[in-house]
Amino acid sequence: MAQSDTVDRILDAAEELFAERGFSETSLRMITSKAKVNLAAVNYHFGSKNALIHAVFGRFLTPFSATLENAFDELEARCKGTPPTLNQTLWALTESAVRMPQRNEKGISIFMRLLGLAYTQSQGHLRKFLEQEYSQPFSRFMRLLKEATPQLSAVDRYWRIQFMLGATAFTMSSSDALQDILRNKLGVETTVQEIAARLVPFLAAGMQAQDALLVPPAPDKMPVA
Amino acid sequence: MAQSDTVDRILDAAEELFAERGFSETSLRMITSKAKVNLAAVNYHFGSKNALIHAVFGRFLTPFSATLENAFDELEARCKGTPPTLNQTLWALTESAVRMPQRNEKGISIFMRLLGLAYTQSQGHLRKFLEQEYSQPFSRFMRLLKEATPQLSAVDRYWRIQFMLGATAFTMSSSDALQDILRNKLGVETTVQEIAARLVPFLAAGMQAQDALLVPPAPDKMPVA
DNA sequence: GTCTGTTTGAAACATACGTTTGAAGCACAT
DNA sequence: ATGTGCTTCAAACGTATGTTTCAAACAGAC
Repeated sequence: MAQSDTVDRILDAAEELFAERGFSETSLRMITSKAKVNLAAVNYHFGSKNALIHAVFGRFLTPFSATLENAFDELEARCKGTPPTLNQTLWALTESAVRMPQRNEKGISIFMRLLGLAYTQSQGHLRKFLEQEYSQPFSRFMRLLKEATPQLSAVDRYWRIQFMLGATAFTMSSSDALQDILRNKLGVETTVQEIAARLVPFLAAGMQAQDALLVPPAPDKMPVA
Repeated sequence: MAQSDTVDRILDAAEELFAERGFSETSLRMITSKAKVNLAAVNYHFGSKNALIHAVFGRFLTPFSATLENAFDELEARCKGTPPTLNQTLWALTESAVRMPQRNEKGISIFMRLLGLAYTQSQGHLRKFLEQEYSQPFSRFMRLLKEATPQLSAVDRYWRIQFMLGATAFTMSSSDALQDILRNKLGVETTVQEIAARLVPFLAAGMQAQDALLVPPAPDKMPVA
């Protein structure tokens, strides 16, 4: 055939294995044997393991960032001048993520975990790649957040964005395991959409919490309320 | 001498390198050369690399869990019957962490990052070790959380605890990188104490947010506020 | 069919890893 | 001083990694 499916098989296998085990802990041999292709195929088609990692992210992130830009366009058009609220902005983001065409039922969960790993594992090349490649939708989201929380100082906002990112990446990345626990302990079924529906109010409330104290209280005098 | 300092030199070096680079990405040769000891010393004193990892955690976590139990004891004594509030519980935790005797100025920051990595990197042996060794203070913290948020359904509380854990683990696990960014972009210096002081109100507010909708709104009708 | 450019295949490459070995070094009690 | 128990050391072991090589297989154009 004119263009084999080797490339996609590698990407599928790599995406899943990276999400399960992390980047350093996943070898090219695991990937190629799961994908049922020759070991050399990775270096032939992608050039290196790092380039493969970039390709895995690119395959999801490029269409996603287009979807996200559209969602932001529509949101800003609907608001005509007045900046969108925090809830609207967060919903635009999560809706875009959830509505992405998914390769399989675990699609979004896998990718959230990959994003979390990208920030967590000290893969300098990945951070650099993501920041260079997708700086535009990222900055736009940041701008919307800033306009939606004008009461926050830049430093407060910076940290709270990290908190939001952490809560989201961590939860989504382990949502399979968490859903299992929940099903066994409380007998409840949960979808990714429902998790998002619980997450957004949590994030919005945290984001809009009263200003933090700049310094923790004296150790011998913890606040009583 | 009766007992050399080789063991501590290894632990110091390992702790720092693990925090900087992760577990898989740190080799025994990096550790022993930073500690200026022979390569074989790790396997001689600890048995294996995994056992070394456990020892690094044990050196901090064992005294910490004692400190934490005391803090909880004192808190419950001070509250005489009525359950401690959410803020009190969270503060007891962070205060215990911050007040731990630190080997160097980066002590607590390094350790927070290690804890984050423990959850993030899929190191099965580490998770198992931590859960077995420190289940008591963990369950106690969970019980306090439950008593401090009686208004939440079990399912809501479950998810929001995951959100808190995620925000904390993620932020702390990348706190070095985040502090760097902040220093370069806004010229601000930050201590772990300050991060904790910002994190606690965020978590408390999120935890006590109004009940989430059980189902997200129809995709074509995002909420306007 | 024959040529041409691309893709696959099995094997090897060099390097790095965690671990093991066995001799040497050392402090200390006898 | 001599033996003893622990510790250090240089060197090697076996295995796994990312990458390279080069011949074979393949598809499409002429």
